[in-house]
Amino acid sequence: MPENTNGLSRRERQIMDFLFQAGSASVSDVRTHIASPPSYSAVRAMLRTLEEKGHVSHREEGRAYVYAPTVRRDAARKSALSHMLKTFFDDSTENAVAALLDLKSAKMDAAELGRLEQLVKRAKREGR
Amino acid sequence: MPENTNGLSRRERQIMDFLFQAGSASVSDVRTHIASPPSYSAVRAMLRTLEEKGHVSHREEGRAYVYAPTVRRDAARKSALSHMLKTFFDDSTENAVAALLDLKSAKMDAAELGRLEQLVKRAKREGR
DNA sequence: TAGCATATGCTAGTTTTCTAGCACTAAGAG
DNA sequence: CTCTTAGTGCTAGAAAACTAGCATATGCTA
Repeated sequence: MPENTNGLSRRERQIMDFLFQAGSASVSDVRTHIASPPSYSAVRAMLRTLEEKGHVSHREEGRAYVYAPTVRRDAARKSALSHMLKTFFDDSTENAVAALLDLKSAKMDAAELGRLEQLVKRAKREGR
Repeated sequence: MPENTNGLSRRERQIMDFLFQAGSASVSDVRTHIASPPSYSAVRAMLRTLEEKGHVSHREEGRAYVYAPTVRRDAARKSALSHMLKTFFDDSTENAVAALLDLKSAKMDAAELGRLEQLVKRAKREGR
């Protein structure tokens, strides 16, 4: 049972998600962007523990700290994707892509769909 | 800032994920399938609070309780997908599909990729 | 210079999550 | 019938998560 579980609390997860989304952020960035934000102090404390656990690192920028995830985004992506695949799509890429298209198709233009088609074709060629 | 946040604790999230994966499960099912499982009692307690919060419901099956998510899987999928899209893929379906293909392409056969291609083509037709 | 705004470090406290354990019940085996 | 093996309900306590607030430093503005 490898399974990472990630070990993050609700709020920590929330903050990490925002950091992945934003790339990096200061305490107040975090605070102004997450839902029902806790106090400034609380956010600071959580970033501190996240740093202790090794999930983020900070650099000083001016007088403020700017935090960023230590894990590269594409690595985090992969593990998040494969977890999601397993949880909601019976590990089937096909199902996942179908849901993805369903979710967004209205907002996708022909050009994007065309690129998607190329993507699949390329995978086919390479998979040979 | 609507943002659902889901409000689940780490363990609750873990259990819910398994329930979505499995469809429904008894206490011991849950316990034998999740990583570093807590005690039987602990799992029961958490299922109970999940039920209080309205995330699962149970039915009796023989003498045991079998729990299932109250939200339909495809609804949960949608919200999980769109969250993931936003968090890791700049809200770009294209990026997500690319990562998905990258993650699994080695394990996908030509038939599956063919179906995927059809899927995209259909979206293109319909999106007109 | 004084005052304000915005940082951090630290600490103490509350609340929620997580856990174990006891009491009890029902079913099956011997 | 008695013992063992799952189950449940409930409760109390430990651990982790979450929060507020004070002390302090720095830059800006009047």
